[in-house]
Amino acid sequence: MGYQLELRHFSYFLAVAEELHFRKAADKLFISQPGLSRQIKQMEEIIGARLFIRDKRNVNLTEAGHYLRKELDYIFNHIDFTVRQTRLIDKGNEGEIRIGFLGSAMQTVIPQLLVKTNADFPNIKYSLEEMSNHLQVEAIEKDQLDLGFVRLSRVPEGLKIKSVYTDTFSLVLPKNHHLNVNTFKRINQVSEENFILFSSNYSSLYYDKIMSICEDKGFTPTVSHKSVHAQTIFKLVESGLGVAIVPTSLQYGFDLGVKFLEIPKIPQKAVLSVIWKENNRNPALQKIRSLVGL
Amino acid sequence: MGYQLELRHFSYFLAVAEELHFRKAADKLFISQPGLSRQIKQMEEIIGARLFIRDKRNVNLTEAGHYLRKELDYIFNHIDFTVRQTRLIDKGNEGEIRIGFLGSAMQTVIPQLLVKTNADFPNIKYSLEEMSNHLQVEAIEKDQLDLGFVRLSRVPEGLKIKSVYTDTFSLVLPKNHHLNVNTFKRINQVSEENFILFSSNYSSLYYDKIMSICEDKGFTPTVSHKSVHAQTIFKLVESGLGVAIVPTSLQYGFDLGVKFLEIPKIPQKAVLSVIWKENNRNPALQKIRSLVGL
DNA sequence: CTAACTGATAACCCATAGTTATTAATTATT
DNA sequence: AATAATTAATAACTATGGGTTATCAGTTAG
Repeated sequence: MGYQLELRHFSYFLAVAEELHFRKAADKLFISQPGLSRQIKQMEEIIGARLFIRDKRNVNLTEAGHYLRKELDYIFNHIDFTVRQTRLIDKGNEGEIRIGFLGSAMQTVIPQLLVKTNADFPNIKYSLEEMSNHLQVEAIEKDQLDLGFVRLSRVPEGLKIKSVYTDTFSLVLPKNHHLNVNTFKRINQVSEENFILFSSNYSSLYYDKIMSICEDKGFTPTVSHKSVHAQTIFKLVESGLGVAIVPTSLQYGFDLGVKFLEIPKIPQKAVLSVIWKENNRNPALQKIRSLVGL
Repeated sequence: MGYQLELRHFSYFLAVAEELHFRKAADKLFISQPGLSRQIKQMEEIIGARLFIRDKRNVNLTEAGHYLRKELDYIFNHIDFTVRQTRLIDKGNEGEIRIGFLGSAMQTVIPQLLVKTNADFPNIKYSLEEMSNHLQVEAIEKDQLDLGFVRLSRVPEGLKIKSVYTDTFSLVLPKNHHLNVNTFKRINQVSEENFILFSSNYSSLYYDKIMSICEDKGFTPTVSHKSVHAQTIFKLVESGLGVAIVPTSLQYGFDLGVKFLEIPKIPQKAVLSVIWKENNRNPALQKIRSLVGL
């Protein structure tokens, strides 16, 4: 009474189920026959089901025993695999890297990163989630994320940052707007338009840069709408509700009725950086560090 | 050296993984802290992987530990179920099917399913539990559930989904409300009312659909109350605190002072789907698969 | 009707899970 | 700065129960 099932019971059971012979099974397990008999009996009591029919000379599985045998085969395999996998993860050969990113990173660096690391470590899995700068920093600090792709100039103590991609800014206009590649020379040609921008709490560095681009040219933009989704911004521009300024690489990957005009002769660049925790303990991350240059 | 992993190790590991505190975990297991420490250490040696990071004051799971925990949760559930199932088979029953469902499924498909399968397999037992979409998905992944009745458009890798019932939406009003079957023509007749809806974390697909119904007709509803229970929602409507939009079939099975008015001329439908695990090993489920059309 | 099998019982033994007592180290409190 | 209160790990001891040997009670050959 009050006993617990253990894996020992299961392997003894499988040995008997295989041999259908207590002494032979005991030999195979390198234990004595009475010990085996007692463990099987105990197992039947714990489960509350007869597993073998002993008709005085032969041993056979009951219906319940047949079912149990099939399941235990599966369970043992699953446990074996899990243990091996656990060891592999510990050694850093396999595992998962959790990545957060701003939408614009999806057009450029993330696919490159995945292709590159996948060649050398095909068994490393990735989980990808689009989130704001701020949430990424928080998630990395809480160890919910391994890498973040952000637009920030500084990060809190304990985190590291490294720029990975430098982009220009482009003006986004409705297809039918009068300005085009040839006539667009300076940003203050649109100083009277309404502006649609990414929310400042999605990426304040981006927001500040847009402001400085305009202020350098002597005007303060009227911001009529803000959004956290590039697609939304493009839709609003397409609908004629205003113009937008976004990193140039966002022009790929969307199929919308807007046109991109790179803004000439401005010093501001959209810098995308990767951030991570200094003492990150994810073994999978350690493996790809050198490849990514962290 | 030469030790074997036992289920004991696994349950001790799960307790520590849960508490992240050796003494508290030991208390929960009704054993002493040193005994627990030693078993965990032994377990780490057998597996050949560090499972916890002990930095002198805090205990945390390693990456490998996280993985192992998730798998052991599944393995324990599977063993528990297998043992219960073995006992049932021994007693001459065919087995048990565990079903999770959203409240609204109880009005339509679940009773039908039970009647249908009970005719052919009178010895199959059912356990039924009302739970949210999200919890059902989790429970199926962990092998705590065989079938789930949900309102979802997608399910994670490894699960299957099939729609089983398509319902219209109805407006729920207090009995004394001025609108009736004849005067109610368009949903924006109630655009100024407060809305009482199912919580979005109970069923986000439902929530989004209600929103789109309203937005299609040009208004954003003011949501004054949210609940996970249909009965609560009806009570609040009856009390004059607002109106609700729910799947039409919910009007059966409750006896409350509200009236249902089917919303005319909208494309949105309330789709109820059944979900299950691709490689579910419950033999009772295999028996009824053809009957249910999985 | 022995002889050779089978698995189940009984009584003993000893490996090891679990115990108590203590240590080493860190953090909180005064 | 000193003390108290934490934490997990070590060390040495205890005792549960898994494994042992010896034996029994049936069953089937020869």
